[in-house]
Amino acid sequence: MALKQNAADQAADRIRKGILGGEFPAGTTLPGERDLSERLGVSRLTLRSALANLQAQGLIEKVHGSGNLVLDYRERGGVELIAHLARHAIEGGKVPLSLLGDLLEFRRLIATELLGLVAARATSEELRGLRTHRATMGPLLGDADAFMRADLQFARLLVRAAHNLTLELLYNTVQRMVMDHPGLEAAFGVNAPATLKTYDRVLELLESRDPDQVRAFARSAFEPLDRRTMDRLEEVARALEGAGQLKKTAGTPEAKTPSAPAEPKSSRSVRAKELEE
Amino acid sequence: MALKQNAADQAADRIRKGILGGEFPAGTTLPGERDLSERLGVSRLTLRSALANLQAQGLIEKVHGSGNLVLDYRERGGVELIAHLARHAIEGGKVPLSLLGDLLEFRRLIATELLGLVAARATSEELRGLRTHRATMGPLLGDADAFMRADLQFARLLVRAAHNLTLELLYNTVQRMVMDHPGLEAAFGVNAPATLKTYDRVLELLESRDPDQVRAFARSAFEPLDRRTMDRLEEVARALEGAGQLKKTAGTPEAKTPSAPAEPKSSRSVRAKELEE
DNA sequence: GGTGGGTTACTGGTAATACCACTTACTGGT
DNA sequence: ACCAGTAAGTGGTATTACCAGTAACCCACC
Repeated sequence: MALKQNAADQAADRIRKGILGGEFPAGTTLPGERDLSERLGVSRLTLRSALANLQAQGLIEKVHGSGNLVLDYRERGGVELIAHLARHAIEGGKVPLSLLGDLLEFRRLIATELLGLVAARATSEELRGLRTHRATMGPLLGDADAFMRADLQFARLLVRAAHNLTLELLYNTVQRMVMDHPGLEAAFGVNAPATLKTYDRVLELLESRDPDQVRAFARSAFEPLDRRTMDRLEEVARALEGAGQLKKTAGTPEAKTPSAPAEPKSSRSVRAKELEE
Repeated sequence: MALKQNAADQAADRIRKGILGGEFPAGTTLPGERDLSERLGVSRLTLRSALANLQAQGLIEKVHGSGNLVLDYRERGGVELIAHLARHAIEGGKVPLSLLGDLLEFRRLIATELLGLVAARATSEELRGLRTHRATMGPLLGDADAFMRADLQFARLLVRAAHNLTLELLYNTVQRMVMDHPGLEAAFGVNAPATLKTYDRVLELLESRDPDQVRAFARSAFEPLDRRTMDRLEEVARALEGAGQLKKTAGTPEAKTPSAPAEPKSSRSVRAKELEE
């Protein structure tokens, strides 16, 4: 989304909304391109560009001579769709807690395995590079923007040190999702002091070269952080609901049973601190 | 892109090859659309469709009024690129062992975490569904095609049972990569009897509801399987090399030993060599 | 001589139209 | 009842023209 939406992107957004919203059910075909382009007020050319976009995301399948078939996004949609799903929900006045929870969890799982790889095969130069970069992050605590950039760079170094190109490209995909959808920044925003503290411990464990231990720490350290983030988001959702302007999120209907029993509330002071930023 | 390549896809392929092959270095801009379309023998319209494709993959960035900027695919390319990288290498007469190794490893890591989630939160109905489906797979051992479909369905049930939409969509992305690039089937081909045996053990562990134990088994069981696959691929590569028709590809297959804190030569250089034409 | 602003010659973005290629369904024959 | 041929729908591509940004260049002005 961002701010520079050309006509094609806008058209794609509207159609995507129609698909995700049930106006164009999976299994059916979209209206003809000539018809649809007229409805959306764009040329057929622009419409086709939008459709190409949707096809790349696995929402539709173009069938020459037949029509544009609507697919079931749960069975065919690509990862990038998560960001769109979240955004459509937010624009619809909901805070998609379930979606954002899945996304945070996903990031956690990837990070865990990533660190395992790094512990196993990073070169000592790479570990030194991580330490060096970490040292430059302390003074940046005041500058939120600079810190964020440094944080991204740290993540980049980690991904490189895992020596797995697929993971590296997946990281690109995730980062792009966040960048393209400013609304997601909240969920992915970093708690700077806690982040640095965690990084220090991670670096120690990486240098011990024990993948199991690093993974264990990642599992124990990241989950509470994300839970705090979810608490924050939940408050936002409640506030919106309380204001009566907006509906509550439904999310996915399935029951969510986290592995660990949720600790009701974190301390107010910590959360308030996080909110400052 | 399988066999049904329309003009736009072909054009995209050629440009992508040019980018990945160094003809269009990152940081530069592609030739103008009017110029480029003429060179490729397609209309500017088709060319633009191809460029939109490349943009979606993070290979280029369109800048109105300036040009089509070539990006560094390692920093911006999406996951889907892995399949293209592999295909371009294969078409260039190489077996991209390193890339395929990364891809297999990636699948392994995802599967490991996935199973952890399933153990933690699958409903008993879902576990029963998995058992039921497993029971139907035995008789299919003779029919490779039917078995593959059943295997995909088993994976789908597992992904559903993890109750994480992001993971589900990622699974879609990976599956699509494999489907769209028939050359990858070899690497992802299943060893039917061994697969079923592993599934049985996995189901047992899932029913024990112990994520740690399931993950531990996944780590120990999947890696040898993938190593066998890599050995097979290596033989193919050697055979091709021996035939003198094709150029050599990557060297050390044991470079990827997760448990060893070895500090081997960076696999990056190996990859770079493969990518050259 | 240095600087500012505006012109100009690129770039990509969109539109309208016409025609090709493929699919489907209807229709007429057998 | 069946089959073949046809017609009308679909998406795919090409051509042409014009709109909209960008950047460099050049000239007037300070």
